[in-house]
Amino acid sequence: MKPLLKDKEVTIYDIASALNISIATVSRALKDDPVVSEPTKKKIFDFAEKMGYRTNHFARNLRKQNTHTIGIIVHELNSNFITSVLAGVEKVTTEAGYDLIIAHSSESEIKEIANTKNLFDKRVDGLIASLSFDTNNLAHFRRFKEKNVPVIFFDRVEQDADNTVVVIDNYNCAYKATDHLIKQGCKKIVHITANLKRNVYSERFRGYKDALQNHKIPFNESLLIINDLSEKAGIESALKVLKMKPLPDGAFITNDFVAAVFMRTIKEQGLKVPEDIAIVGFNNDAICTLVEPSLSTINYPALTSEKLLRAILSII
Amino acid sequence: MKPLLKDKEVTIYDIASALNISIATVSRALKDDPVVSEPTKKKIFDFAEKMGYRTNHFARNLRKQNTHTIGIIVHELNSNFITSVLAGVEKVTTEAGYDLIIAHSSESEIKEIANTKNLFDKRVDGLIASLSFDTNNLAHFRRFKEKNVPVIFFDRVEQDADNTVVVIDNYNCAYKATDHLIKQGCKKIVHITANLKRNVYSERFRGYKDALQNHKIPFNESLLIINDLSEKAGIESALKVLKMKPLPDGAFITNDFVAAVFMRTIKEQGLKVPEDIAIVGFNNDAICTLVEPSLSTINYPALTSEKLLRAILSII
DNA sequence: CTGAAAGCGCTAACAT
DNA sequence: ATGTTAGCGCTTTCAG
Repeated sequence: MKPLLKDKEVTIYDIASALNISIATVSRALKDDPVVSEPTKKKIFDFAEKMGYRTNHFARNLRKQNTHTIGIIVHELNSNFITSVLAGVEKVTTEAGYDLIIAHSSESEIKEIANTKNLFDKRVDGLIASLSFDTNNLAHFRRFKEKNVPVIFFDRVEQDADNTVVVIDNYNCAYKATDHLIKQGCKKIVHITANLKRNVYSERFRGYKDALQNHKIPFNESLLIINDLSEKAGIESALKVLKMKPLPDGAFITNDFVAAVFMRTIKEQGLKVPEDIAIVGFNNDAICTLVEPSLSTINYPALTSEKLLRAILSII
Repeated sequence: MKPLLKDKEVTIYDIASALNISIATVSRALKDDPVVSEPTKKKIFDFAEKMGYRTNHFARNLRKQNTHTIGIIVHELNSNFITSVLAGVEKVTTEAGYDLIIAHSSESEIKEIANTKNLFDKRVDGLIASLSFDTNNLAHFRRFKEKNVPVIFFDRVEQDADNTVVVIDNYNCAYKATDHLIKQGCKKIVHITANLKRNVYSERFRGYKDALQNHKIPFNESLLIINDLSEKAGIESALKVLKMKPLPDGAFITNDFVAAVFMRTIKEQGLKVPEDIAIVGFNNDAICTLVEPSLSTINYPALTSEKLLRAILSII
């Protein structure tokens, strides 16, 4: 690390002595404390401005014992859903004068634990998190509770504990998606999704099953394909489906990107979409209108963002 | 804001008095200073662990006068390019023990200025930035220079000033892309791009023009279409192209998403790709292999990330 | 309305 | 190898 040789900073002491007043008054004025007289305030503001004064957040936080920082742990950085949530969260926290530290777990519990530890040591005033695929328990979030640091889980959550949780109605969305396929005439619908340990996927699975049941279509275990939502997994799932006989005539896929990969793959093998297999995705990613034919999908991000933002505002 | 009622934190004073040693020794031990004897060190580590001690970064930074924080300002959050850069930067900074504050300008100079101001007040030890579309001058970055805070520009940069700059060879990439189209037999190639004020687009434009010239194809002003890389702009550009007669037979588009929208639009109007119009994009977004036909593109993100990471390591 | 003074938790001389 | 001590810049009683 190089020594940076930064110039000396202006402090409230400099302002105070230059203006022949006490540091206490300067401190109050800078906070716009109504107890300070307008003339003094103006003098102080002007001088601070002129000298390029900036508050030292470290001194302030050390004294005030809070960090004015919110941490957010996301499972990935590469989806429309996550970036729109991030953009919204950043806006809300910034407007409230909070810093945001963004961490991502890359779908790994190990990294998620490291992230929580790091953010804990940074003493965030609040934490927002979406769980990774393979997170098995929430022990690493316990320390926040112990210190009364509020935690909000969103999207990938653990419902059973007494956590603040922001989710959309995954069950209902999935029900509608499946119902839509059935009403198009589909009789044999595959469900391609991810680890059912995670609420979002188990709920969607429930919705899928119930929609089938209500239309008197028996659920068939072999039509449930679980993968990790990668491109490779999308291709493999498609190849698996292609081997089924008779071929399914519908697919409800819980991720738009995978749905697009799936579609490409089956088209390469000569199938027609939606004539041979109709497809519904999930997330409303930009990709949906760019592939051919365009993909039906569930508008997910907007719903989450709005609820999440309200939840954040309530903790800061 | 709610009072959070956090529990009392363990400090080095607590450890010192419990163990009957001085705070100086505790402080040294916690830094793993070799001057402290192994037995004392162990005693201190164990006790700190047991008590749930965590360093107070505010006290430390206040004392050491640096923040161990890097700021990054990106022009948007929604591209493969940006997220892969972000992921890389986060990895490097975290490994070096630095915090990362991510800000985004949403392609607006106003927001970019606000971001620089904010990060400046947060006293980042270094700044990384990619300029917004409509940034006109770099005055708002000057204050960092004045305080000797290193600034690295990447991707969208201003070449003329004496800035540290990380860019790929946009000229060359564009040259090759255009050359590729020409070698496919294209004679009339449109170039769809963004504000030429930004280096990335002006350089690519240069590459496009030079490739034409070297193949003795005269550059035609009307084939240059400048927009803001939005979906709407992609559609409008396509409609504009469709009105040209004779129709162009090639398109070099500096953004994969816009290229995909462009392709969709002209296909909707009955054109064939690449028979009627061949298309080359830029960025290597996932979308390229999902649209039909798949899009030729320039692999951009990887190049930038690698160079950028080296540059970051050199400033922290 | 303003000032004096204590102290937030840590680091780094400077002793010993 | 360990201890003492003086701040870093700010907020906040408590006193005028």
